[in-house]
Amino acid sequence: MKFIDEENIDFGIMLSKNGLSQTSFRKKLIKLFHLSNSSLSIDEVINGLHNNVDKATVYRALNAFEENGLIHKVPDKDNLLRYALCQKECSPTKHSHNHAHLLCDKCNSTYCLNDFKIPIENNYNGFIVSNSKIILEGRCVDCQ
Amino acid sequence: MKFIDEENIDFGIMLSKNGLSQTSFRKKLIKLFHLSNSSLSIDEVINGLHNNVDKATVYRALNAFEENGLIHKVPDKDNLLRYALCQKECSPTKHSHNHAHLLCDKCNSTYCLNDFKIPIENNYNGFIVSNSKIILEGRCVDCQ
DNA sequence: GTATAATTGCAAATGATTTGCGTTTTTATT
DNA sequence: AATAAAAACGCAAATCATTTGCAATTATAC
Ligand SMILES: [Mn+2]
Ligand SMILES: [Mn+2]
Ligand SMILES: [Zn+2]
Ligand SMILES: [Zn+2]
Repeated sequence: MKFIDEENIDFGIMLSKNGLSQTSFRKKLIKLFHLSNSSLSIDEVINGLHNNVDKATVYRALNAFEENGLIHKVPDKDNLLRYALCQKECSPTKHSHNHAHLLCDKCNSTYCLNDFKIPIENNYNGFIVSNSKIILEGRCVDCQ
Repeated sequence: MKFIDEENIDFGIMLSKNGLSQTSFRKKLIKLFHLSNSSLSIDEVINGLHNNVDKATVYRALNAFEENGLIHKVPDKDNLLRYALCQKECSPTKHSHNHAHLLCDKCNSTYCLNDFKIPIENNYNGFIVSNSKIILEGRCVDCQ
C-alpha cells in the first residue's frame, strides 16, 4: 500500500487528460495501480477488482493505458507481461522507459528504479542504441 | 557468417560432451548456431535447415540445448524467444548470462556483449540481485 | 437530448510453446 | 555385431496468454 492521499486524486480526470474515456471500470483500474507499489499481472489486476471483469476488457484497457502513457509493460522471469505505473518521465505523447527494474524471482514483484543510471553509449560499435531494458533479478526484502 | 573453421569442429562430440545424443538433426542444429553470428528465432532455425523438421522437435532440441549449457534464450522486442550460442562463461552444469545484448528493433538481430560490464550492486536497498537481463535496443549497422 | 465514438462482455480466433504417444534412432551392454 | 534400455522424432492435439469480431451498452461531443 502506497502512502498516497487517494481522496485527493481524481482518477476520472486523470483518464480524460490522457485521452481515455472515464468508465467506472477504468477508474477503478487506474486507482488500483496507484494503490499498489509494485507491478501487476493480469490475474493480480482481476483479483484486485471486486466485481468480475472480462479478461479481454482488462487487456484492452491495459493496452489503452499503455498507448496513452499511463502504464508500461515489464516482462517477468518467464517472459509474461506485468504492468506498472509510468513514472514522471512519461507523457501521453512520449513513452520513455529507460529505467531499470528490480524483479523478485520468487513473488514476481517488480520495482521501477528511477535513480539507477546506466552507462549507455548512444553508439556501440556502430550499433545505435535508442532504448534499454534492464532487469535485475533476485529476491525482494520479503522473499529472502 | 562467422569465421570459424567449421571443418575442424566435431559437432557430434560437442553434443556428447554436453550430455546430448548425436542425431543428424541436432548436429545440423548446433552447426547452424556456430555458422551464425547472431541469435536465431524458431523460424530462422527452421529456414536455416534444408530438410523439413517438425517444430515440436526443434523446440525440444532448443530446450535441451539450453538446459545443457549450449545456448541461451534472449527475448526480442515483442517478448518472443530467440536463441543464441552460449559464451565461454557457460558450462553444462552452470549457466551464467549476466552479459548484455544488443537487439536490432528492425531485423531482430541479437548480439551478445561479453565485454559490457554493468555496475550491479549485489544488494540494492535490501533487494538481493543475483542476475541481470540487459537489452540495448536500437539499430544494427545494416538497418540504419 | 441526440448523434457519434469508445467501451464492454462473451465467444471464438490466434499464435507461440508444450505434451502425449507410437515409431525410429542412439547409446550402453553383452 | 546383436540386443536391451534410453533418448529423440514426427504428428496431432493440448495449453496458455493474448487478441479479435460483433452486438449491446455507455461515454463524449454538439
Ligand atoms: Mn518501470
Ligand atoms: Mn548472450
Ligand atoms: Zn519477492
Ligand atoms: Zn538490424
